[in-house]
Order: sequence, then structure tokens, then C-alpha cells
Amino acid sequence: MKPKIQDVAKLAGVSKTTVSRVLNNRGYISEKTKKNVEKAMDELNYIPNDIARSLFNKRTNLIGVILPTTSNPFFGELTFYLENICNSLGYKILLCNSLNSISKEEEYLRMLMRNQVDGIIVGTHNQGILEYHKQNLAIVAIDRNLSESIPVIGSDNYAGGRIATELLLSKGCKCIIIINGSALLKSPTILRQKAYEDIMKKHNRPVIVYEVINVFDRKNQIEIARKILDEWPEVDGVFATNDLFAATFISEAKNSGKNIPDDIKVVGYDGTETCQSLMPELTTIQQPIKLIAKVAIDILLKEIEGQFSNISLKTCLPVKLLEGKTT
Amino acid sequence: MKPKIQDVAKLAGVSKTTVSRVLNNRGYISEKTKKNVEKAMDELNYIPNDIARSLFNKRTNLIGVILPTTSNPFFGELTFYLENICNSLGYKILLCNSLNSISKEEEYLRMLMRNQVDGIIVGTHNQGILEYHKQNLAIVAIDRNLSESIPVIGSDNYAGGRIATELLLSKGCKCIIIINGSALLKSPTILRQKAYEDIMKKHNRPVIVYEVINVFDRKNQIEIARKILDEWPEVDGVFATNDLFAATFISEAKNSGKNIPDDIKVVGYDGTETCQSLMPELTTIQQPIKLIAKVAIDILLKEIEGQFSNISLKTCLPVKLLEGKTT
DNA sequence: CTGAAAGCGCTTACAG
DNA sequence: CTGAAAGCGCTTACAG
Repeated sequence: MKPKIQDVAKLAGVSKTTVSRVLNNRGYISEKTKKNVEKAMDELNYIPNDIARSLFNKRTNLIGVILPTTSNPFFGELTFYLENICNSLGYKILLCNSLNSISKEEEYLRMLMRNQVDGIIVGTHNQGILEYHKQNLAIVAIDRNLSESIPVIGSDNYAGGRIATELLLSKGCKCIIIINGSALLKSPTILRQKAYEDIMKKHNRPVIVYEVINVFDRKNQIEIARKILDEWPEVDGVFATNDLFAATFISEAKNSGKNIPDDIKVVGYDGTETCQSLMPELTTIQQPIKLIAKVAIDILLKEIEGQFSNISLKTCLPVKLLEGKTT
Repeated sequence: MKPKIQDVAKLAGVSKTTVSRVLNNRGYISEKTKKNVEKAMDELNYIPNDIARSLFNKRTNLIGVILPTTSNPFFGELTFYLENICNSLGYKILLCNSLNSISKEEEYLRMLMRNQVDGIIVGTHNQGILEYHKQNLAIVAIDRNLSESIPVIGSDNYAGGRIATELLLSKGCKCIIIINGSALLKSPTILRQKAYEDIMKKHNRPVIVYEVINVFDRKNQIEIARKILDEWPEVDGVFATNDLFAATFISEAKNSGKNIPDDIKVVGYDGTETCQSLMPELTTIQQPIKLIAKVAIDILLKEIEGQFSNISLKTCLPVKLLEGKTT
């Protein structure tokens, strides 16, 4: 059996209270007693049971992270930073990949609540979450508008869309198409499209929008790419709202004999490390992933500490153009 | 305050015991009482506290996952499958990104033990883990040999290395170089290199090995790629033991005026979904990531259930050649 | 400086 | 079919 605090107490010849004090470094304790207790802990290989501590403290130091899938490089990198920063602050991550399924998201939420997480970071469209937030649960959203009262952290989607569109225009593109994720998942990323539309209208160019319904399904991405190439032989510019869409489009365009960037110029979005390794030639709008993670955690911790006053409900971080060889 | 079982009991006019029985669907209960209790739960919006349950049950349904980083597409996808399969079986994932740091790994291990995880899935070289395994903790390793007694799940590294090397030879390459991760991290993936060496020797070709020390550092990857191009102008084949190494090498080779595959043929390793999207042209050895996750969890659950007899200590799953345009 | 007691929110023998 | 009591492994007032 695992040793418990009682075993340590007995071996050290003190009470549980004293052992607990040594463990938590709280209250007055003589050096000698402390040494004795520590020796007993070592001898028994004692590991405190955080479940028991959590039950008493009503604090688990557990943070739930709900996002579509760590398979996607943007979320894979975001997860890494979230976990690493949390870890450095003494928090642990309970990971949930919802794949944007509403029923899964609700199930995950219930699971997180049962596990008494101190807070939740959401990167999905979880509507059910509202209910919990009203019950005082600390929540932040990454690039998703969930409600008026839930802080959103994201990068400047409108600026990103503007920069991408203007770049294509400045390179002389006449027929620029945007490939976006499903509009059903309404999120601030729609601003990328809004910017595209505004700029195009300003320049009296046609607005042409294609949507990938199953965002994480490569087949669907390929389908859309082919559809565009088929329906718009004159296309000479593509703004893809994530790098995977861009890559798939480029690949299909090349297959159909197009030259990138001579025939068609393409800009992606996200600019993950993975994409920089696998496709360094892609021109893209880079999001500050690490910074997004950092700010999200800062705000979440404020909420956890009960500082609801001092919280900004909207944080918009800067994006950066990475110009490669596809424009 | 959150409602607890006592509140539900009071509202339903029964004892805590009865509420608990409804919650766990255990023991005999009249339909009427059950309905009453369920109504009370609904009314109070009662959510059971799994921390308290875990304390009593000595079972948390928590599984610790320690791996280098979800930023890497292989581990990002592996994490997704691990989490998703665990979730479908009622287990939750506590995520740890160690970045291969030994001190972090030890810290994470202690954290997982304090949190009373039911088992651990390791994808790192955690030596300290041995100690815990001896103490009866359920553990499986993904492609890492940690000890005689810890089951290893992985894909057929030797076959992968053989297939890659033979492919390059069959395409007429004379000077084939392998780019591998640091040998310091000794793992079964060294078999990829062993296969390369065996085949090359069999064909009386020189064995040329380059190592990326900081596996996840793109700068280091670039450095090695340049070094190879500089030191071996006659290189006409490269076997990179992961796709990011392959991609970086290809990019540097192109920068220095080489044509892929005419001048140099390149085979990668892993074949993640992300890589198939971002770099579909890459020839690579694909690992069955989902299957690895599934088998790892199967075995871990057996250990958790105490079935140590029936467990295979070594599982070697098949790899698959994805032939693209870089060979 | 140290300890006995109560309690965190559950569950499970045991008794009825 | 239902409930009172004990206990999971901790922590913290409170008393000394």
C-alpha cells in the first residue's frame, strides 16, 4: 500500500497535523521535528495525495482545455504552450479534443465540472458553456465569441485578412477567391473574410467565397480546391484562412497544371512552426501562438483569483506577414 | 455554493445513501424513489464531485500522457487519438509536454503520482519511471525501451528503415545519407538507422550518419542540412528519420540549387496527416498512429485491471511506404 | 511549537 | 427497499 500521512507521522513520532505542516511549510515547526518528518517521508517514499488535498481545499489546480483537435498544427502548438505555461505556474491540463462536435463538447464540459477544474480554456464553439460561466466558473475563449461576459483572446483577424488581400491585390491579382472554414462555426475568424470582402469591394473586385464544411477533413479540402479550379479558370489569387487549406489548394492547382505563383498566388493563415518546416515557401499570416496562450492563461488566472474587475473582455494580438514564394 | 449529495437528499426526502445509489445505479431502489431523486438532482443542477468519488474509490480514471511536445505533428496526432480513445472508455488525459528534458520528466512523474493517475503512457525516455513501475503503477511506452518489464508499442522501425533505404538504392542512388535524431535518446527508432546501415553494408555502400541533436529545433535541422550539402556534394539520396528533417533538407537542397528528386532523392518518416496536407509530394514511411494509440491503451487498461499475465511486452505494428514525388 | 477533532463530498458494508 | 455510520487522505481552526 501507498504510504499515507499517518504512516509518516507514526514513523517520525509526531501527529498527522505536524506532518501536514511540514508538507505545506505552514505554521511554526522546530527544525528538528521538520528534519525528522522529512527523513520519514524519504524513508517511506511518501507522495502526498493531491486528490485528498483538492477535496479539502476546493481547489484542484486543474485547467480544462477544450479544442477541436491537437492533430491540427495550430492547436497542437497552442496546446503545447498552454500546457507548458500552466505547468510553470503549478497548473495541470485536462485535455479535450472535441472535433467541433456539439454533443462531445457538452459531454466534456460535464466531465470537467465533475472533476472540479479551477478554470476552462475553450477553443471551440461550445454554447453550453454559458451556463457554467454564470455559475462563476473561470473561463476564457481563444478566438471564439461565446458570450458578452467571457473574455476572448485572439489575434487581429481583420488586419490579417486585410494584409493578405492587399498583398494579393498589390501583386496584380484580379480574381481573388477566399477559402474559409464553415460559417456555421461563427467565430471572430469570420473577420478575416470580412476584411477580404471590404477590401475587394473597395477595389471593385468580385467577392468569391468558398467554404470548407468539414474543416479537418482533407477530402473536403481537396473537393473545394478542385471545385474552385473547375469553376474559376481565371482565378489568379487565393486567400486561404488556414495553411492546410492553402497547401491543399496549391497541391491541386499544381496537379491541374497551374504554376504557383506565376498563374495563381496563394496566401495562407496561421504560420505554425510545423508549416514553416514542411512548407517554408508558403506566404502566410502568422498568429502569435505563444503570446495567445500566455495572455489566455493570465486572464484565466485572474478570474480564478476572483479579480473579475480588472479583466479585458477582448484581447487582440498582432499578426505578422511571412512572405514566402507562393505570392 | 455547489449543491452536494446532502442537498439532493434533503430535497428528495431521502438519505445520502439512497442518492448515491441512484447516482451509481447500484443496489435495489424503488422506481418512485429513483424518480424523486432524479428530479431533485435536476432541480438543483447537481453535478457529482469526482474528486470525492476518486478519493474513496482509489481510482481516478485519470491517465497521464508524457511526450516531448504536441507541437510536433506526430505527437500532436498521437495525442489526439490517445485522448479520443481514452475518452470513449471513460478515461481522462493529464497532458505533459517534456521537450525531452530529464528534469521536467521527473517533475511530471511526481505530479502524476500525486494526482493518483491510474496509469501512464510515455513517449519519452524517462528513466525515473522505472521506480514507479516497480511500485505497481500501470505504464506503457510508445516506441521507447524503458525497461524489460514495461510494454513497448511501436511500429516496425527496422522494416521502415529497410524499405526507405532499399527504395533509394532501387532508384539508383549511390551516396545515401541518413539524418537521424540524437542517439543520446536511445529508443527503438535507432532500428531505422540499423536497417539503413545493414542494407548499405550489404550493398557495399558507405554508411554516412548525421545527427540532429536538438530534435525540435529547426535551426539545428537547417544547420545539419547545410552541413551535409557542404560536406557531401555527391549526395544523391537522403533518408530522414522524420518528415520535418526531410522537409528541411529538401528546402535547403533546393536553396542550394539542387533539384529534387533528379539530383537528390529524399525519403521521410512518420507520414502524419499534417504532412500529407502540407507536403503531399514527400515520399515517406507512414506509421499507423491511430493503431499505435489504440494498442497502447488496450495494454495499459489490461495493466490497470491487473491482468499482467496476458500482456505482450513488445508490439510491433506495420509501416507503409507512401511514395510521393521526392524519390 | 504540537496534537485531537472535525470536515472536504463521496461510497460501501452492515443492519434493519 | 432504505438509512446511520465509518472512512477515503488530507487540512485547518482551536486549544494547549
